[in-house]
Amino acid sequence: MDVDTRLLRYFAAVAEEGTLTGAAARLFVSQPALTKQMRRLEDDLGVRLFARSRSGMALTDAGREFASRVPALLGAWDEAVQATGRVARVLRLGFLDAGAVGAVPEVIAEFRRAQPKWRVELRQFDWSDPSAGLARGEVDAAVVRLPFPGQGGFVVRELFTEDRGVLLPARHPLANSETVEFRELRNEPFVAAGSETGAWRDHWLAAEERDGYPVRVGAVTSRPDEWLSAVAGGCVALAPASAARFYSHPDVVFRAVRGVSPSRVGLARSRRHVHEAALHELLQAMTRRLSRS
Amino acid sequence: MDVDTRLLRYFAAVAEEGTLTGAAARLFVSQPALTKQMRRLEDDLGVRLFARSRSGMALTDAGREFASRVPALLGAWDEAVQATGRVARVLRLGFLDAGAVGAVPEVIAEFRRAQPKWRVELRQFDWSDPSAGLARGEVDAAVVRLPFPGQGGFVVRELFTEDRGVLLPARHPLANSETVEFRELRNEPFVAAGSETGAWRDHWLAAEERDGYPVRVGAVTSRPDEWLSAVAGGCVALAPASAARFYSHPDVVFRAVRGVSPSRVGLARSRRHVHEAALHELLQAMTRRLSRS
DNA sequence: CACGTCCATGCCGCCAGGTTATAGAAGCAG
DNA sequence: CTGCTTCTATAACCTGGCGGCATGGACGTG
Repeated sequence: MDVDTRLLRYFAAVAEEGTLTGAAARLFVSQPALTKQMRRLEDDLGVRLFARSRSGMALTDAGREFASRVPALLGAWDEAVQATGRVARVLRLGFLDAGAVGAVPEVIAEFRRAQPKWRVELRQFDWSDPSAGLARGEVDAAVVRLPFPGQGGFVVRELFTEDRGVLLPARHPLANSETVEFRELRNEPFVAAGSETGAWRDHWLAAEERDGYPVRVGAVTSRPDEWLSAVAGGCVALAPASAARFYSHPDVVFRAVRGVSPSRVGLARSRRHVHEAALHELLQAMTRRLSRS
Repeated sequence: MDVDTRLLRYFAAVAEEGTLTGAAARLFVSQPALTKQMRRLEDDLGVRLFARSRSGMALTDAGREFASRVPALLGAWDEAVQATGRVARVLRLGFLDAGAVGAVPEVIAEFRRAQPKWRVELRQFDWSDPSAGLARGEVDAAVVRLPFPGQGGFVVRELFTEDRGVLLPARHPLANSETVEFRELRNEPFVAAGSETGAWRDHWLAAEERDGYPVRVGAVTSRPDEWLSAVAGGCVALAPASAARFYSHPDVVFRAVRGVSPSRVGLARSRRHVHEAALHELLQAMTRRLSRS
């Protein structure tokens, strides 16, 4: 009988939540997907795990037994991944955009000098996961934009802040000004991240700075190229200052904005002490690099 | 990071075997499939697990670390499945053909009387797995035809024997005789099981009774309906006497055969003592039923 | 009686994982 | 040196599983 960890995570969520609908929302999948998965799990085991009712999914005795073992299974898997990485001396580092990592190659080079036996493996993630792979255990640490959903579950060290500006279509009237007031942008259609990113999405729509003015969402994207295209197509989007250096598009311009808080960049890692020494050294390398620039 | 148990089993096989080609043969999958899977595993972990060379795949240090943990992971998973079945009082029973199970409903009914709290879940398997799901952990016990590949890994109790006869096309010359000598069949094209079933396939081709005459394989099938069609199409196939009762086809006849050993039917279960009491009772029910008929 | 809130089902599109065929590299025998 | 063998890697293709959307059905509630 084959099963994968995703199915176990699904099951754990449904068991805790008590409803498919609720678990689906938490896992960012559709409710029918969970219906099917839970049924498949029951079929494979040959055991009814849930008692269905209009009010939700209640665990049966067998379901409780199974549920009591799932965390250990997932934990052991995670443990195995960590241990393997430790032996291989590989540090998986997630990031969302080049700007957040700052001078990536220099930081890595600095780190290599301090920890010649370790290797850093960089992984870029799109905006469907603001934790840059940390939430799914795909990386050991991640350079993230704060705040991000689920942040409380991790150890976060703030690295630096960076002003936020705006990307505008080149022929937009405001493109002529050197600096834009945020309130001038409030009625523009914004490019937003997927709704599964919650507070993170709101932060990049500057929900806090709107004084109650409703958001107009002009497009939803999760990748830089789509993002730029959407702006070229007439939307606007807040962006960190570094975006002006790392991304460019002929029909898109970057302008400073007054009236929005800066973007905070941090290094996040799991609460469990994984790769302690190496991570410490990485942090050192980053801060040394920052203090120099 | 999501992974499934199949991938872990693949990895374990490659690690033990030392070559993809060898492991592929053992797992009955193609070698390119393993190439891709092992690479994916390495990519997901961000770690080189194997040192490749023309002579095979050697584990790296990290690979050894990972390999040392895989058996425990698979074991814990198996354990969880068992425990859940124990609480739910479900006994998963595999079988290949109705004849082997004998009078299924009666045995089940008898079992229910003795163990009213337990439920038997029957699962039929095709001939691609002569262990009827036991090898893959899909069932707790299985009614099998002996001998079957991998039999040594299980506890097997022989239940009864049954004469083997032959299925012939209705218009085959030998169909006129009441009884056929096996040597008259030696040059006929036989229907065979897939080559992955090894000795089991040979047994149903009566390899031992051929005195060295080579086998002519006329068709390869893994399911009863294809099997009958192949016979209707001009092949012949050995079959247990009960097949005459449970399977029928207008253009196929069953005839007794002299000169082949009978088929032995047994109950097989895992070496680890799972569902001890219930299995004991099931065995009782079967033997009671057998002694009565 | 209409509405909200669950879970279940049907249909569709996509991708992971499998297969076969073939290429490439390297040892080994003659 | 050449041809044979034995590995792994790559390419092209096919299929089934999984997820998404839309909808249905059951049932409690205002």
